Amino acid sequence: MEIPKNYNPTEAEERWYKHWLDKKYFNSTPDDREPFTVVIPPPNVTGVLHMGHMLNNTIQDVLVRRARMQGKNACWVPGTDHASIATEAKVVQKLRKEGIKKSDLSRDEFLTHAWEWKEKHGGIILDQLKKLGASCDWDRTHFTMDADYADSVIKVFIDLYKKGKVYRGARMINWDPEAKTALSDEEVIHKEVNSKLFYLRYKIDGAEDEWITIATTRPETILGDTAICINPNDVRYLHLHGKQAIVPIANRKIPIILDDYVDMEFGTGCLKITPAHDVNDHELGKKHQLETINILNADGTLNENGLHYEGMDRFDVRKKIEEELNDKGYLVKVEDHINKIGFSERTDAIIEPRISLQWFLDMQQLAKPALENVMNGNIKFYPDNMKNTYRHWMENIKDWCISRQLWWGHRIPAWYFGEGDNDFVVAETIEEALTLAKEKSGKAILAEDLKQDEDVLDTWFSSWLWPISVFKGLNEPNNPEIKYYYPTNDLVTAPEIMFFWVARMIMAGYEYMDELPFKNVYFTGIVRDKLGRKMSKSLGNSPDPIELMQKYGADGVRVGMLLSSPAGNDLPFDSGLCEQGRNFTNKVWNAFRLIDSWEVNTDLAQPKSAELAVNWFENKCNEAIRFIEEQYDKFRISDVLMATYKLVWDDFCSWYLEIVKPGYQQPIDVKTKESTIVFFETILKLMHPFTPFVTEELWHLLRKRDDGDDILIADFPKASTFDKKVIADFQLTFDIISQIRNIRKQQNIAQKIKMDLQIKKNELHPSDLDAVIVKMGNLSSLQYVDEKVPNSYSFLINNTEYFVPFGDNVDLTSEREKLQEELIYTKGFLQSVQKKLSNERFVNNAPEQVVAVEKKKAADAIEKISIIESKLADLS
RNA sequence: GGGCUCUUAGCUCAGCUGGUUCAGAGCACCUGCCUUACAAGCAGGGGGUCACUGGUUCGAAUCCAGUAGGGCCCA
Repeated sequence: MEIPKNYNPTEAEERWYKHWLDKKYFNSTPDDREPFTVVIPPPNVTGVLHMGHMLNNTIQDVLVRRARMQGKNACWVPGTDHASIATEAKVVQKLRKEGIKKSDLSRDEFLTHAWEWKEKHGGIILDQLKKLGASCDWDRTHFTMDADYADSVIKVFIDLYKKGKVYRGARMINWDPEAKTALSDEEVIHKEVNSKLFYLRYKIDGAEDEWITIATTRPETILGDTAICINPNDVRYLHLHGKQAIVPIANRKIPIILDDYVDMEFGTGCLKITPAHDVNDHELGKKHQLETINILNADGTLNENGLHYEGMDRFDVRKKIEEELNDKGYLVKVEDHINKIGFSERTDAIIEPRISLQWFLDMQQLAKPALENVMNGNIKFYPDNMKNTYRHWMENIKDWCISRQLWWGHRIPAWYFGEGDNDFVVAETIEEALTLAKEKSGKAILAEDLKQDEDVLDTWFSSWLWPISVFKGLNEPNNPEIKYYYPTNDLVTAPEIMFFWVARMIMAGYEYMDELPFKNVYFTGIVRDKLGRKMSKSLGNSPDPIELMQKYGADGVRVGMLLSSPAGNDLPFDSGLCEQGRNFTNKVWNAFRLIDSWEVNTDLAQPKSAELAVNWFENKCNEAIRFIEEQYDKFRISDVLMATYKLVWDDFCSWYLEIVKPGYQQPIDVKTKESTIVFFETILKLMHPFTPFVTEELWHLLRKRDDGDDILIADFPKASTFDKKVIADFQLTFDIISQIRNIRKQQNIAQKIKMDLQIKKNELHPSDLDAVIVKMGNLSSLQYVDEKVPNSYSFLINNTEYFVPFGDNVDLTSEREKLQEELIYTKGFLQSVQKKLSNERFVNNAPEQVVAVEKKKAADAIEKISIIESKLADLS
């Protein structure tokens, strides 16, 4: 069979993925083996695969595939998240294009559209992950709104309500006037913007021409002012204590109150208080029992309290009211000002602080074990320093606003039976609610009198149960699956959702399972473009992952993603990395072509050089595997990859294969061929987690395999002991060979021309490896001499002198220059060592070993200098 | 403004408890090679006052303090 020069991934990838699925290799059921569980961070149903997913899922797949090969029962649970706000926004948008307004639809009608949309788009990312090679147990695919999953979300809500942790209350919340919903603090992005600071003067009540000037960035909110506040220590305003001011335009009298909250330096030192529209003002309002005047509607337009501005958008009002204030003489001046403003993560609308009745979750108790078990290392973070950020947040945790004014999501199981703030019950079904409502009200209430809360729960209130609910841990506690798979092993996710998701999963874990949800959390970096910008669809700076995989192969892209991506570090993406990945797969492909081309001749004895190389690679490989094991333990995935890469490319291809390679069209002996195949199998296994497709393809091309003998389930190599001496001696040998190549290069001696090598013996020269030097150096002879060899090029390794007698073309000048340079360097080196040794404090204070090493260095350098000097004398 | 974190070759990063196994790796770059496994390759090479300043020490990329500049989180 003709094997092409270049590996073509497209066909092989499709074929092997299908094979793996057919064999049900990704499927897991509980058994006697040790479980290895990973739950996927469920992507939004709105999304398409982006580079962040690629990175994140490649890492998970690497961990899962390795665990599977280690004989563990690997279970990677995939799924998607319903993403209330994002999805609802998409559906609304789509309907709008079709000329349908959400407000024209009933809740059920809208949800029908939403589900249709989800069915159509919701699985896109998961399908794309298959192209990447993700070895998820697809039969376990979950969705956060599956009936069973939703059930567990509602159960948890009710349970926390019964525990008194979920409560309903009026709070200042972040309001997204575009989506018309509350947002949690984490969904608000603060950005610095250029705005203006308006200086407005309020007339003092009862005085003829006395004014107080305040500074505000939001002049339109004066209509909601209910006080002016000054610092009691501010001597400038002592005369205003106890007086009242008159709000411009509204002409209301408001008190001037005192509170040292006010920053005397900012603006004029006078603060207007609008309790309905500012978080801090709200607190002050409560403290001083101020009236609260709400001037805004849910959509950001002004309500009847906005007087003649009623119905106008808040930003239009800002412009108009500036004019009016100016015309009427209230506007003192306007300054440019930079301040931070909150924007909705989803709609980018400017957040409006708003008082509203929402559902909250008391976080104080939940946070305790979640903080403790991360800080004490029961749950490990990679990189470890993420713990600091985590602690800071957990120690300052605030109650979680869990209601959203949306339809798409888990509807809050609260049922209202009256108009009062407390006229509600929380129950799983309407029947149950009815019973409870009758009890609570003491009245005969009918089912039709009950009205379920219109709002849904925050998306994260469902995804925080992910590691539990995908195994039905809440609906069927102690079922065999949850007992077997929980706690899960590794969670791979982005640092951005440490609080949204990771922290809350830990809380849910301890609250409901009394146990951590995962043992390790690996935080990936953010994939950025060359300019350092986060890759995003809106910027259009993200390559299409599918196209990348078509161009470089899934394996190539996987390698590219991981090449320079230590945990937590951002990844400045460059398609050059994928190219490097593809080159790597191609390198292995060609190594196979070479091995495959060797005809075996059973009469041939194994050459000495091959025997040595086999022994060396055996040791070298174990050394690498040991290192790889250590790096995996530390989750240093890119270091694992680099170690694998170098073992394959440098050690196996560049050295081992070149040593054992028979002459062109020459046969090879059985022993060497068989050893080489075994080595190649080991290498493929080490590579498999990174490059699953090409390794499976080569695994099968390499030998005829029985059905079911696939690399995916082969044993992952384990390190056995290795001899460091063998490895060191070979390194020396390679250095000698490099020097010989150097001479060829400098003297323009072709590789084909054989050369002689003479060695002035020194016990440091590993003479048992001479066969390797002869082969790799293409030597006609290798001899030992007692005296230095005149008329030869020479080099020095470990103070052993090596000589290559001159051929026809001799360049003494360059040879002399080379030696001069070496001499100068060595003398300088000796000087620095001697300086150290002549320092009494060093000799007296440094550990004996360190001093001994320095003495040895000095002695070696002296010897080296004399050798070089005598060589120079010979050349002149 | 508060907290955390970072600054090492052109780029991306390693360098644990201070001592040539400490100045490294991969890529990029330069110079030779179309040497029949691989030009998606082979062989060789150049390149860094380890951000700056001071301190501790016999000895600092490594420990301490400050300065400058990035990043993240929170207000």
